[in-house]
Amino acid sequence: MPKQVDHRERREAIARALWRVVDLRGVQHLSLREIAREAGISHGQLQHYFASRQALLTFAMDFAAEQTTQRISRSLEQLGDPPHPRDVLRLTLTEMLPLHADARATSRMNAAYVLEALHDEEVLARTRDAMAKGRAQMEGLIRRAIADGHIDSTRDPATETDLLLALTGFATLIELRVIDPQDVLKAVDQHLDRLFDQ
Amino acid sequence: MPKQVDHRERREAIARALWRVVDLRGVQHLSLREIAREAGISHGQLQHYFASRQALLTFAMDFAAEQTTQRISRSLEQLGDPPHPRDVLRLTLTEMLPLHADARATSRMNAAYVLEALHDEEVLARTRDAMAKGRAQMEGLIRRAIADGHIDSTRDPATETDLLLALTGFATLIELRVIDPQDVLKAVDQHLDRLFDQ
DNA sequence: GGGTTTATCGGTCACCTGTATTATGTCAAC
DNA sequence: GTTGACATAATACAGGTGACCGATAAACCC
Repeated sequence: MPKQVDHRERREAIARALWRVVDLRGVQHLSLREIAREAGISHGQLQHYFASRQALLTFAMDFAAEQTTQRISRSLEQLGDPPHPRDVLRLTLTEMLPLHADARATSRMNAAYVLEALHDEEVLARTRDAMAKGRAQMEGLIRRAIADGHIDSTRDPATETDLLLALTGFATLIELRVIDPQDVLKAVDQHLDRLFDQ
Repeated sequence: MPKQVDHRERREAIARALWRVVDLRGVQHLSLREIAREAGISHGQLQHYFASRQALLTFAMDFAAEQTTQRISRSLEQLGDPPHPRDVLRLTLTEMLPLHADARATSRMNAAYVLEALHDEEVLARTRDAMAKGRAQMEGLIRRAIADGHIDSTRDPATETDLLLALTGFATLIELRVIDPQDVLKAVDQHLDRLFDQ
């Protein structure tokens, strides 16, 4: 064989190319040939690393989620120890919104994947599980904040979690430039202000 | 000529077929042939009524918006006169969420159109304008509610409008069955309860 | 060094896409 | 009864799609 190649690294590079295509050209133009062109490799080579289109999509999605988690984790380390739950929630929420290039690409990937999930049972199960897990974590965080007296004990943890997750609806509004980023942050902060006893 | 045909009616029937395809089979399978099959007409006949794919998409989208508006208007009439602003907001919000068949179809149409808008300047402008107009209406409603003493006067109308619109983020969570409809309604009511002086 | 494995490339396959063209009805008006 | 606008259908076209295959070369193993 030619010089051994780091498979994982190569697959990640291809996934990044996929993100760029989604980001720059749109999901509707997401084809293997277009991705290969963007990655600077041949169509055949791409197929060597991914057996099927679906395999590539799944990998790119998992990789995106992984990267987002890492981004959040890194930012969390810069917070106090232990970090204030309000800051954790704010960070998590803002990292899920398309407020900077990386987040925008993964946000768009996500939207595309959700549309795919609506008519593919397997993709649906995967996405659903991932989201449910994220939701459970957030609810746990809120329950702890209540126990620690950061949040009024009359609040219902489940409902508060749902309301926070619903704020990801800002993504569409930002993308369409209906609301600009600073107003979004203002609204998010407002919501968090009311959640935590000021 | 052959029996004169109601062009508008025919176009609406085709648009409805398009919704069904989006709803049942997914945006990725949205082709002229598939729509024609769903509408029970020939491919050629479809082309007789819509000069291009883009023309059909735009019409279907406008028609969907129109139908949603009508649905909201009809429900509004069943409210008191004048209706309480809280009820108006609740109705508007819940009609935008995929909580019943009609709303689900238009919601999915919308998601697809937004993805299209991200890389098509003209579609972006259309969508943006429509959303901005809707947002302005909602903000006007909130300002009036403040003036009428229904909402605390210390609230910022713009921020409150943004927070309400963000709740459309529930759409994705409902579709992926991460949160079930009754919990969504609970959360929406909770949010409205806090907006209006209890 | 021969056999095996890996990497890369290019081409082919069958299929689907939106658009364009043409043919054939259908029916009202002149 | 001929004309002409409209309705419907069938087909062709040029391009793009993902899956698949074979060739070639390079590096590893025994």
